[in-house]
Amino acid sequence: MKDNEIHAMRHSLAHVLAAAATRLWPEIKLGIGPVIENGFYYDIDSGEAHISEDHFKKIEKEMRKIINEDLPFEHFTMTIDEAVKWAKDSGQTYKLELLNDLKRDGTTSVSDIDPEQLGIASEDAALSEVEFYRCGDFVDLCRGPHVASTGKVGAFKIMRIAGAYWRGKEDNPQLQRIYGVGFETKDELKEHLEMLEEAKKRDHRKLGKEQDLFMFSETVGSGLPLWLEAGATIRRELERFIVDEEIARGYTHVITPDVASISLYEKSGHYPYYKDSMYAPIDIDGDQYMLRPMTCPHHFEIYTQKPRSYRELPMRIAELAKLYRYEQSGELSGLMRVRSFTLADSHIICTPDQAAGEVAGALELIEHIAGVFGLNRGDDYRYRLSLGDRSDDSKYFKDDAAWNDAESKLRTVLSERGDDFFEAEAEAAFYGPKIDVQMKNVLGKEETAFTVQYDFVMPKRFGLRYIDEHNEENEAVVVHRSSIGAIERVMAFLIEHFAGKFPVWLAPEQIRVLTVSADDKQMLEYAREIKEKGQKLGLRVGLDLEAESVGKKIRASVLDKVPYTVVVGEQEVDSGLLKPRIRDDLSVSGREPELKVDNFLQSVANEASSRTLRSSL
RNA sequence: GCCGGUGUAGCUCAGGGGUUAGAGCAACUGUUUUGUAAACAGUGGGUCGCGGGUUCGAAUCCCAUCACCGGCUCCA
Repeated sequence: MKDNEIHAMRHSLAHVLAAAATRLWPEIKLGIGPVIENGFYYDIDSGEAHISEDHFKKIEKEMRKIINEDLPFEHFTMTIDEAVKWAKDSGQTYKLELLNDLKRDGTTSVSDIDPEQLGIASEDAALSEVEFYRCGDFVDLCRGPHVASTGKVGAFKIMRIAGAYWRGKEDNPQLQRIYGVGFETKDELKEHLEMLEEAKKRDHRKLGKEQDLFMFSETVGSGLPLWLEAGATIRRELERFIVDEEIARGYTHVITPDVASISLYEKSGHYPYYKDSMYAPIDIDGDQYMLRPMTCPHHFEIYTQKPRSYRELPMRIAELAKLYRYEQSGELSGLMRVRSFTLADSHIICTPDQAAGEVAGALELIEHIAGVFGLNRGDDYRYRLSLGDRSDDSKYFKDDAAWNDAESKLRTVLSERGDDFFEAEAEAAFYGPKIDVQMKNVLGKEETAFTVQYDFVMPKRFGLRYIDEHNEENEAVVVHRSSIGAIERVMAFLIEHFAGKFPVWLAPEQIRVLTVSADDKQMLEYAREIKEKGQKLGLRVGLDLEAESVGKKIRASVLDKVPYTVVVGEQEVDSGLLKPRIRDDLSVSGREPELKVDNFLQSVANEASSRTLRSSL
């Protein structure tokens, strides 16, 4: 089936949902009901009806009734004035607002709404006519397209209900958004629901608990993760990896404090923009100090400590910086969104001519890192060119020429590298546009994982200048970038990406040695010896000496997702050979080779240091 | 912050205005000394998120609050 046919089915399902809800609760007012990935939603002001999950069965039943009636979707048009009258008469105040906007200002003022929802005859119509669809008694403002009749909408399920502000603005009333999924056949629907169940098993919050990676404590506070030994081990490996990689690429790694005087943020200009998402000031000796929400100003202070020559540029100041942001309570989510996190941050201070090359270099580093994790552009992540909104001075620094210049620079870098990307309005930082690496989590939800940002504001604010080859002073530009993003967030992605089965270099326990017997002294001693030898090679080796069956101990090791499990019994003690059991995802050959202890340990150590994703045994 | 939902043992979950709140796994103890995904038996473990109210009686009903989940808003 073609995409546009599926789209028409889902769009029609949204209308069936609205029609069903209107039959059940005639007094409700409708917002909009667009198609989304795998389904649709409809925003409804249910007034007294207070729709909740308990009503889903009732709604689905009514929708099925409408589908069985096989009502045709009939297209017709009205003049804009007739449409306004219709909205008034039927009490559809939200539709009325849209129509009034259309009538007054044309299409631009309603650009926050999907054009399909507006019933505009065409993109540049004179607005004399507005399109409608009728489906039985139910009439809705809509440009279509729809399927021929309600019998042709395919298989669906109502999934959830949530609040959503009218037209996405916090000051507007909140409507109830009813989400559904829709597919051509019941089998596809079933498959989709099963996929969601599978995805839940990889959820980083579930695996984090199962594998003792991290925890939260109500007493410590919301959004403040506590890293347990296993999780801390993984994160330490990640941090070593990224710091070493950056230093090799000419970054200057520094360490600066987690607090700073409030005057630093007043100087940077961050304070008015971000004070709502900063922790409240700490009063010390009459001065106010802030927990830092970003690293930029600290790094700029380092740059400006003395005059700089063009010979020193680009200066790539980098840090694993612990940051604190007072995110709204409802925005917190596992490790994806926390209030205390560590950003692999850097501020590249360079000449305007060097900026494009530095952006390209940062992207190259990002690509390299993604490659080490086995992440693919297209499947796992994509590039987003995030642009500013020139009309919104409260969120974006006013300097149209600088915005134009910066945006075209970033666009050029992406084009020259041949990278696919998409553009998004009003997603920039207040100081300039950025290239965001948008990573998909296990349920397909996207978050920014890494970012490269062009900054034309801070250099002025902080006086980031350099002496050029003609002995003249010039203003530098800044590229903010994060190579691996926030460690917490990238951990969340990696836990889900690997489904908890970390490659050898990251695995908290790389080898588990278990004994056949718990009493045989020689056997126990041999197992301990293997562990010590492994540790000398920098390996993380666990021991299971419990008085349990071999089968049970193997099972425990498999469930703990340990890459290599070796059994030690009389045979091994006598022969000096091991037959390591390789975790299923790592094994290339499917065989279980027999190796000398030292050879086995050395191979695993080599795998760890080369950060490979597969076993070489 | 807003809308909707959830909160019972370390974990997964059952129960539910009326004696002492259950199961499996985990933990612990004992027996077994085990050869590649679960030996057997027993023991301990819960202020039913926290606080208040209604009631003869609350884990169960009501209110408030905290945390988490799904969205919205936000995301330097």
